[in-house]
Amino acid sequence: MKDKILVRTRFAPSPTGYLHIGGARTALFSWLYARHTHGKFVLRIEDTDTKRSTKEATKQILDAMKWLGLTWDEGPFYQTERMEIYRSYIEKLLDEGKAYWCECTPDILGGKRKKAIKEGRKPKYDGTCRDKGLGPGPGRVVRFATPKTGVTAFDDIIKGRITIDNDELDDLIILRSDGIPTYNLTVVVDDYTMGITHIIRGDDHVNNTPRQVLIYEALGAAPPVFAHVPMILGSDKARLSKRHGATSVMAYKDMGYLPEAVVNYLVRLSWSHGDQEIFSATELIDLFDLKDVGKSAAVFNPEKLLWLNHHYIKQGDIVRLSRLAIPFIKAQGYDTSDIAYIQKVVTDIRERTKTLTDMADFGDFYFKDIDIGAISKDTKDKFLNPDMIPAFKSLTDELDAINTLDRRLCEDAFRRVLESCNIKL
RNA sequence: GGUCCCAUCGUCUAGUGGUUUAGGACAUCGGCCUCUCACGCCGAAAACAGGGGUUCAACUCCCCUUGGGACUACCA
Repeated sequence: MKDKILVRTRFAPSPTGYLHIGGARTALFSWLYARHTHGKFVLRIEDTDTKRSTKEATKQILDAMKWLGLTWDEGPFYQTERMEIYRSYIEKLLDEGKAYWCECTPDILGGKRKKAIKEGRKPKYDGTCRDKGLGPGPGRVVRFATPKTGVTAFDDIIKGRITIDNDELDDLIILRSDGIPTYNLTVVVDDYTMGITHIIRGDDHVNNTPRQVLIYEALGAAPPVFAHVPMILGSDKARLSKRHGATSVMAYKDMGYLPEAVVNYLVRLSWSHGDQEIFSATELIDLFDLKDVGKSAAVFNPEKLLWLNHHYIKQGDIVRLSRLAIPFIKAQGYDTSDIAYIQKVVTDIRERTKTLTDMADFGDFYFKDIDIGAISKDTKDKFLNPDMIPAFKSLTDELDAINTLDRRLCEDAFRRVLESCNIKL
């Protein structure tokens, strides 16, 4: 047994919207790695963008995490409550000459940027204020003094070694003119002070990792281990977004998906364990390792998610499934007070329903005290057509017309409908 | 445009130089089961982006091309 340091991972969403499928997968990997190594999983809310962050979004993210079963050991910490800490580190950087005040306004910077692009040069900060020795003042920001030469590299567990020339990097702003520090500073200070050992995040962050490594160094801190997980794409290979369908984790809950299905689906995106497709949460904790995470992006495939959901509906515990199905059945306006009956129904139809919503759709055929008025017109026409009654009696091929339903269900429903119409068989 | 990253069936992936006629899963298409649908079972079709190397031997290693993605903010 080799010496083990305690692994500490984190998930650090920015509360500007609901928990996205991609974010959930990153959180899942981070959580799994912490659980696998018996480490700690920290939750941090990156709300320094005060204009776009909302309390509501924070709540939605937390709810989605809970629904998926991604329990955190520490936090949630809020960056807006840690301003003193960031300021002290910025102060330190300033004192040591590793950062400086800059008075360039967004306007002139924007102009220079446009001009640079037009002339085919890279649009980076030109260092106008770097050696001015400015102090604080209205409208001023603090920039990090990036080394002008040399290279910065880090070893990513997933991607391997990544190297970039320092002259590609510019002097990024670490403190905005409104006194609020920016992401690249807060993320480093937080991961450092929170003792994060493994930063597991989306690979859209690889590009600013070198800047962060430089900040770690300027702070005299050893950078943690990085693991950048590939993105999740839509069917057209573009970053997964609304136009590809539902991207909110909770939307899947609302559509009648089971959390274990969503977890099982997401974990198989860029990660695998031989030919195995079905994994329980405990199995995942046991088997998951960052070294088995692939390097390339994965396309989100709703059909496979649906298949997994169906799998868990067919396999699941009836009592739990029934409990989960009740809100959906109730939403369709049916009486759900008879739990035993609900359980019977769930047992009967689970093989042909892929979601909890599908289950509720069978309500017309299953729930007692059938209200003729509530039955869809289509169904009613079929069932109450006098010509259909003899056909029903003999249970012959006419029933094939209602081909998507189990004949047993039809008989059942027929009987109730006919009874309620006082038609004797 | 610049920088960084990626590249096996339609999709998720196995594969880490020879064991491969490239395996599994979803979807698709056949068949069986069956009073229908579904479930289940059996089977079919389906991929190493292209070109150079390295090597006795490349899906596996290197380079180029092509394609895709990310970043390029006083957003994270």
